[in-house]
Amino acid sequence: MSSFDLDAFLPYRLSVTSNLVSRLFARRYADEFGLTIAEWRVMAVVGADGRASAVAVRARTGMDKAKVSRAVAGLLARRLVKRVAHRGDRRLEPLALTPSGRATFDAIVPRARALEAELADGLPEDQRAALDAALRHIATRAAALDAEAGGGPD
Amino acid sequence: MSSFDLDAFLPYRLSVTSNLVSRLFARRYADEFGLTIAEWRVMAVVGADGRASAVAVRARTGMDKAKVSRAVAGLLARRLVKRVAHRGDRRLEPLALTPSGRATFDAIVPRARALEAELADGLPEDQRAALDAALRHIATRAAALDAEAGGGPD
DNA sequence: TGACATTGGTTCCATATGAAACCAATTTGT
DNA sequence: ACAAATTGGTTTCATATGGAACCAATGTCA
Repeated sequence: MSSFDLDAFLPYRLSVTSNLVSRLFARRYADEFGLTIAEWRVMAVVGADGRASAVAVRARTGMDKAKVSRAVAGLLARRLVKRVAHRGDRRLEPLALTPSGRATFDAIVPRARALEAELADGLPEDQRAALDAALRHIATRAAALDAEAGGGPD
Repeated sequence: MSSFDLDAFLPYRLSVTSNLVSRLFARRYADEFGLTIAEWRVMAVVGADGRASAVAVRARTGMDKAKVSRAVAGLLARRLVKRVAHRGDRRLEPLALTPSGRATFDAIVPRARALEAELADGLPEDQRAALDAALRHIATRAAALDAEAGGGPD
């Protein structure tokens, strides 16, 4: 009976928590704005950076190529985002928010912040800070370990 | 330019980190033991509790019915797990590890712990503790908020 | 200036996923 | 005791996913 406490196992805690939070946000985004999580992520990067190519989105969110491509297609179809030509390198197809996309973005941000605040409600500030730092630390370590083992460039 | 810092947004940090960690573990489990994450989770619950029904697995892991059912089918096929009759309520089909399953479980546990340690390597102990507490807190809040809004019982 | 390797993106395909339909064993209400 | 509601699990079906093949535009280097 090699005792093993699943509840205390970090990867498990992480996954359970992340899934719960993702589901919660997915529902909200879908209900209130008709966006999938992937679409919102793309908008978030483009909105935050002002302009971003699919590569930038990929780098910041860890989403794979196909997923980004599909999310972008959806946003283009609804004209929340538009392509802006990149003179110099025609492979790059930088994206920018359309006015309508900007309006949606501006509407979502406060809602997202509010929901985030609700989640952290009651969490001591120092713990909140520690959480963020720890998540970054772990993400960095995981990326390193993954690259080290088979995890090729793509 | 309603500034919005995606990197500091908790749900995003959580998801990115969780995905990286999941990928890492998925690769390990697959490479070394031929198990999917879902299968390992089932084994973990059954192994930790000594005996568990699909309902128990669901409750502890948050996996949905179908996923549990499929993972169990896979484990049964490879005889890592067996059903034990539950006299009294024949709907319940409690599971237990077979000797071979127990051996696999005993082999995985130390590997999982080692990988977990590698992830936390360099993380100050108090931050590590805060991380765990904060994740629990957030998971509880998220579950509450989700149930509150549409998120029915199933 | 050509091959040849890279890089940004899209599409294809086989697999994974989860909501809902479904079946069987219990429980509840009358 | 029996119909109706519930609960544990499996299966179906439509959709999501991600790895790999693919196309186009650059970059590289002899």
